[in-house]
Amino acid sequence: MNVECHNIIDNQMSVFSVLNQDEKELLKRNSTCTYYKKNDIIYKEGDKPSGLICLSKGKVKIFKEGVGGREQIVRMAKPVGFIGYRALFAEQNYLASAEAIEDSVICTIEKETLYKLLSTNSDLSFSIIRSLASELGFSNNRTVTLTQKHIRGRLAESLLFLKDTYGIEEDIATIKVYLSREDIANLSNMTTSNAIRTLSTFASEKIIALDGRKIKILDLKGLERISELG
Amino acid sequence: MNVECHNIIDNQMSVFSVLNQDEKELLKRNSTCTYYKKNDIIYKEGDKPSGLICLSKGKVKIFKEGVGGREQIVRMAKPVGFIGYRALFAEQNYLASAEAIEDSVICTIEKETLYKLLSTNSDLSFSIIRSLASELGFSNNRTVTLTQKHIRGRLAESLLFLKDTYGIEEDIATIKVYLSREDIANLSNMTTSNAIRTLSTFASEKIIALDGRKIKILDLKGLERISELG
DNA sequence: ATAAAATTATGTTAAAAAACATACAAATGT
DNA sequence: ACATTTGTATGTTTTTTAACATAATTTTAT
Repeated sequence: MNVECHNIIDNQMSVFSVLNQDEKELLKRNSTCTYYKKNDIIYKEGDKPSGLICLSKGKVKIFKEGVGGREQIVRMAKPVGFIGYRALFAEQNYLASAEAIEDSVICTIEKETLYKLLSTNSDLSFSIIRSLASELGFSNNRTVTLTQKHIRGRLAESLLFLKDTYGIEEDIATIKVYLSREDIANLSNMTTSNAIRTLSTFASEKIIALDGRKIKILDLKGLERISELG
Repeated sequence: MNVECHNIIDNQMSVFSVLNQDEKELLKRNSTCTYYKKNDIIYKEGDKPSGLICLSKGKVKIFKEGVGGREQIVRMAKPVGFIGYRALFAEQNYLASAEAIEDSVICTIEKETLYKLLSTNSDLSFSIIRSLASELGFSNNRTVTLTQKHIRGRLAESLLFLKDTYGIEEDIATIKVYLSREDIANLSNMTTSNAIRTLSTFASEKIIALDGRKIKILDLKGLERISELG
């Protein structure tokens, strides 16, 4: 029995906080733990979900292959959170792929156990309804901003999104995730060249500071302004 | 008691098909019916949801105001379907607005009654989970196609989407919804000028035929090809 | 019935962003 | 230690699409 990922079930912020101790034990008995190295694929577009995947440690990007293989990141997962639950609950194959962007630990909860709990526990169902509804709102927002904002606005929004998702380091400025320029581009719907160029421009405007993959936000208000104006 | 919209609850395709007769009666007693004229606003971005809105008759567009007031249609609703349920279940204010594009009849189910049913009926919860998960998949797909496909690809996809959503007339070709060029543009993330121009191009290529707001699909395979290529 | 407004249509110009090219730096494998 | 690959950086060209302009047609209101 693998305790490495039981924090998923015990965590106060998790949707499983509505479960009682017996239910939590049942979940723990019917879940498995897997380790992934940075750049490992967790699942691919078209695969069939086998259970509910929870991210216990690490960071994961969820992305879709678009026109000409061009990648669009649709979500960034952090602990404690689910991965691939959309496909599972829609009873579809995955419509996106998941890749670890850091060494990660995931916990997979057996489908049957999950469904058993869902059928007896309306609070759990409601937690999942709330999660899906929130993410749908986020997705609709993204659709509009990625299509309507200009490059500077899109990049600024992505940086703010990364800061809100992963937080900042002790210096109260450096975004706590280290993405390649290509990933930043794929998150912001632009080419890698344009991501590099626009990051440089932001740096020359003293809005951010760059040190390799470290991005330090120097002027939060300025970044928010750029994001809002589009 | 308004029977005009009880088809929502009795319809076999509705998520309420999992309810028993008593539960259906409870819903009917706690729901109200409202009539809307074409172009009437049903709710606006920022409003607070008061209950679960179901479209019984008519057609409704769901749209967000983006950069500089530019409108993006995120969903097209048809009977029998829900409107604004995302915000209700996320316990948020509406993030989009709803407007009738035809004379419509809606049925609003009281929030308390709905929640009572949800707490006792896991099948209903599961139906809603499945609906939200499906729509989230659709939304993520849209994000990618609206950002990556070129104008022709986006317009072709929108026409196919409208055909799939509302079906076709008896002539087995005319899309069963009559939108302004502006609405088609707002659905496809382009300016009205470009929607008009590209529709004309499609017509000159004999892929579609135009007659006012009537759009007849002449070459479905061709349209699908344009949509897939982007 | 007629004016006003909204919608459709099409041509022209300007802006945005992709595509392309090249160079350099950093990481990785042998 | 060196070669190879991958990632970063920046300049130039081309494509796409928005913005603008104008006119014809249709719808709506009075």
